Amino acid sequence: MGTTLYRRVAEDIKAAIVSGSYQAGARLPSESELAARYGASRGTIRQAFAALVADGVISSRQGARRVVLGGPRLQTFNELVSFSRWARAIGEEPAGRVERMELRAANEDECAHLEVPLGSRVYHLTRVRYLSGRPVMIERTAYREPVGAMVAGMALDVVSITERLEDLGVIFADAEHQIDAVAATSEDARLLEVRSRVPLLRERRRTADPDGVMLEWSDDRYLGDAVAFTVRNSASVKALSRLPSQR
Amino acid sequence: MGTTLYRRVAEDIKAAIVSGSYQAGARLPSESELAARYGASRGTIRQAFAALVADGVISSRQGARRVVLGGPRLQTFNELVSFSRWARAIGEEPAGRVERMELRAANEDECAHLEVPLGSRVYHLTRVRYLSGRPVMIERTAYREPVGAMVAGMALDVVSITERLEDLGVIFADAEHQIDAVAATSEDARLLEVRSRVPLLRERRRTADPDGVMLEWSDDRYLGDAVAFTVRNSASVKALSRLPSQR
DNA sequence: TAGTGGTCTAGACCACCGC
DNA sequence: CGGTGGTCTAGACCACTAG
Repeated sequence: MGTTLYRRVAEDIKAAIVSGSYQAGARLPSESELAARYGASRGTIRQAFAALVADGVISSRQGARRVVLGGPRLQTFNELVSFSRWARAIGEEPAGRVERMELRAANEDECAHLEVPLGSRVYHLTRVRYLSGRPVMIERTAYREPVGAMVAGMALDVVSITERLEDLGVIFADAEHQIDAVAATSEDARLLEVRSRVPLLRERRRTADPDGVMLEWSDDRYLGDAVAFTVRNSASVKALSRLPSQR
Repeated sequence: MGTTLYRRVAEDIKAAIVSGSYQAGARLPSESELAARYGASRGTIRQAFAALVADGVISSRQGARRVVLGGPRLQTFNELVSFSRWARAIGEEPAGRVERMELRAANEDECAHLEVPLGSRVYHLTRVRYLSGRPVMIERTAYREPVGAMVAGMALDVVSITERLEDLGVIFADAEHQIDAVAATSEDARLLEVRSRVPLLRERRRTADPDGVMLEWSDDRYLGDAVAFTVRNSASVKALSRLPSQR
């Protein structure tokens, strides 16, 4: 088999949901029925269902058939970490203009978030990102070494730094996003070509590799009327938290 | 056993992480070692690890020991759906003041989100929520029948509607949150006691029962400097999406 | 190359749901 | 009550990591 069996089962079910064969609220086939249909054991079918539950596509309760949840419009992890990949996925043309680029000592905040010693040097980048020619976001990103050195070696006009890093063997595996609302500073307003104090959606993100080593720490500010985030969660998937702001 | 074995294993590991026995980046014991320690089969231990991966506490890759990720600051699903429960969990005193309360025909937006026919009646509630006496959020919630009728029957000064509904047998199982930034309208500003056009963090939330039936649709607006949301995700947990705003 | 996690099987018993 | 999902076992083989 080219891929694994349980992934194939999960993909089949997801495809059937997207195609409309199972509407929201519909009850899915039982484990034993699918096991017979695929010639697989019950455990393999359960693994497929578990993947769909984790993605928020279906819900599951003891004794009752599994049920299709509302509109699944999920993105892959890669689309979430890379602005460029996301833009292309929604049919827009991504672009970036470098505003500032520097190798300097990390400030206290950056050291804490990147989990590096005080005084470490980090590579810092400020870019304005565009969707089909319109400025929608400012990213201010600090890269930890040795990733910073790779970024420094890239041409200034590279559109997707994330994709280039992946080509170089850097693996982004886990991210923590903190989302709140702020008023545009005068610099924000100038870069986004809007008035000062306009509401911006701020996403502060830490991305780690599979060993939990922090790779980047970014402060991204989106125009409030350009972008929204959606989160799915349930009793079994605890991905979201609400925090009192401590600033 | 009072609870299930795999949950106990998962709780033990999580407790060891929280207590500092395993720092961020530390490598956890192998499956076979834990299986021997608990007298359990390998499958049970894997189930425990899978729960921790779903919660974003650890990461897992073939061939290598599992690794502890950065600080786990997760909330239960219930704390996320109920403002009151969340407030108490962070040591603040929750309160609510009802601004408006009405039973009326749902508008187009509400029908779409609650998945009820056009013209259905919904119960609509506007409340200002306080943390230790300070106004921090406005909630504008539409409840679908028959939940609406239960809400209508409650005393006006009930602090936690969600908890009262749970007492009445309503199960909140799955939620979809859409998060963006907006400027305070004049009504928003009056209710939150701030100036007009101040940046607010808006959370629009649909909550469903275990069968996927929508129960409530809410537009919650937080003071930008009072609250933030955090999301954890990874290649295996796809809970977050970024959307172009369509308004 | 030895150890580890990823996948899969073929059973078993129980708790819960819906008819 | 029968069907269903939740839990658990005891094996097996493979792909990958790390020393």
